[in-house]
Amino acid sequence: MKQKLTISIQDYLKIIYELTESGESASTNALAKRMKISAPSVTGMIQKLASSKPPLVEYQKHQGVTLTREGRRAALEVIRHHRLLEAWLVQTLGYSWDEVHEEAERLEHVISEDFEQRIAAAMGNPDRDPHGELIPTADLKMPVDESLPLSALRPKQSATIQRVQSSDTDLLRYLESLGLVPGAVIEIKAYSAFDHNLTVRVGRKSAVLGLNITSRIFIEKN
Amino acid sequence: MKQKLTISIQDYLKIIYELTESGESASTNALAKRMKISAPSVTGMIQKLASSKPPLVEYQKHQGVTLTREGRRAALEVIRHHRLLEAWLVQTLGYSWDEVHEEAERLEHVISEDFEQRIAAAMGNPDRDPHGELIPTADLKMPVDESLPLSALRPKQSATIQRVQSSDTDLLRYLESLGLVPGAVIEIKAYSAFDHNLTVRVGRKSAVLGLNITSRIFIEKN
DNA sequence: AGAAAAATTTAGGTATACCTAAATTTTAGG
DNA sequence: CCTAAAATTTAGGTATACCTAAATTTTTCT
Repeated sequence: MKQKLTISIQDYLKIIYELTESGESASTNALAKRMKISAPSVTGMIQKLASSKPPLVEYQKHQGVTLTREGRRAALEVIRHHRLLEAWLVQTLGYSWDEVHEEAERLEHVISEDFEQRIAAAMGNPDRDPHGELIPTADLKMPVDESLPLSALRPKQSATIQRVQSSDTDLLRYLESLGLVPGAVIEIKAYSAFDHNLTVRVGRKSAVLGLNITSRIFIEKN
Repeated sequence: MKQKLTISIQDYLKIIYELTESGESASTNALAKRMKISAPSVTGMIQKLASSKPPLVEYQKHQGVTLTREGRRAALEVIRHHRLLEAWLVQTLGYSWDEVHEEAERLEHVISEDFEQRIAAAMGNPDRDPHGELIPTADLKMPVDESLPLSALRPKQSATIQRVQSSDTDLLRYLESLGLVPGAVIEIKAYSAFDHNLTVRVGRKSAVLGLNITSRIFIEKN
């Protein structure tokens, strides 16, 4: 019979998806670090995921994991829940984009499909969450993302912010205070090759941003 | 240190409160039946609740349990979550009163205090859920309920329905179809001493209701 | 009162999902 | 290329919250 998707399993699948998506490999250590649990715990769980029927991940010892088709579907379901919830907390309860993550993190595992459909419909089936992240469709396809990291831009180039890949409250508040939110139009004023700092203009304000930030903001060139 | 209020513990406390409230004793068997788990599991858990610091229940072997002050506070917190959620699912997502229970049952354990406050405020701090059940206040006091079971009425008496104590989808749908919802004004047309059936008029319709139903509908006399 | 029935508890066991310590495998640097 | 460091896995253990079977206590009924 089918593996029960416990909250813990849902979390693993989601994180594996996110790591893979962002180009990193879903290694035991990467998962352990991201989930704040020990490496042996991760090994145990990925072995379980790999030997479940049907398998949710592809796994070869010492080589990390990739999601199977079933694993990916389950991951996208959780991610859809998470991102719809974030959008909805902002739109209907007045949460700000730095407050939604934690709440969505807990709710994502317990809402019904009916609830998912109701909030999606109530919002007119949005395609992005408050951070600009794409929301998987109801049939669990992830829309193609065309954005580039802000760190790829150089002086004189202009772009529009598409999404901000962070759940760090302080960073999000800082970015919001600068106007660096999805939809904002920016222009690169300077680049420092030594530390990869970018000077970015938004409206009348300018800010110098380190790679730590510029690699988490995704844009499309204008 | 304080006992962590796991989902399981929250469920026990809630059920103990509800059983006690409705006059039944919170015995091992009653809990087991209501929670659909085995009696030995209940014994194990109530022993744990009784010996936690501070104790959440008062317990003497073979005598069932009652909530301590701390246990009652925790129970009321869960019940407040549950009832606010039910109200809110109806008011903002178009759920009907027979659909809300299951969803609220899962959400009640994971919402933050912030979320609780936001939905309460958004609804103008309602004092009743969609079934007419009283919602514990933000400082965790349960308002006093003055209602009587419908089963206590006799022919010629008239009353207003205050609350319907049920989460049974089919029953709730049936009652709604008859107009037997909170706020409805009813009049007793007949009583059968043999089976305790009551004939109840609501608007132009009349229905004959068994004790199973009349003991779960609570009214105030007009 | 005493025996049968019912309720409850004890004893012993399972699955999940963590943990640390130690062993092993892979990777990277001289 | 070979050894030290890093990554990963194995081994063995914990807490939570369930379970069944058997023992015990309480209640009920004649």
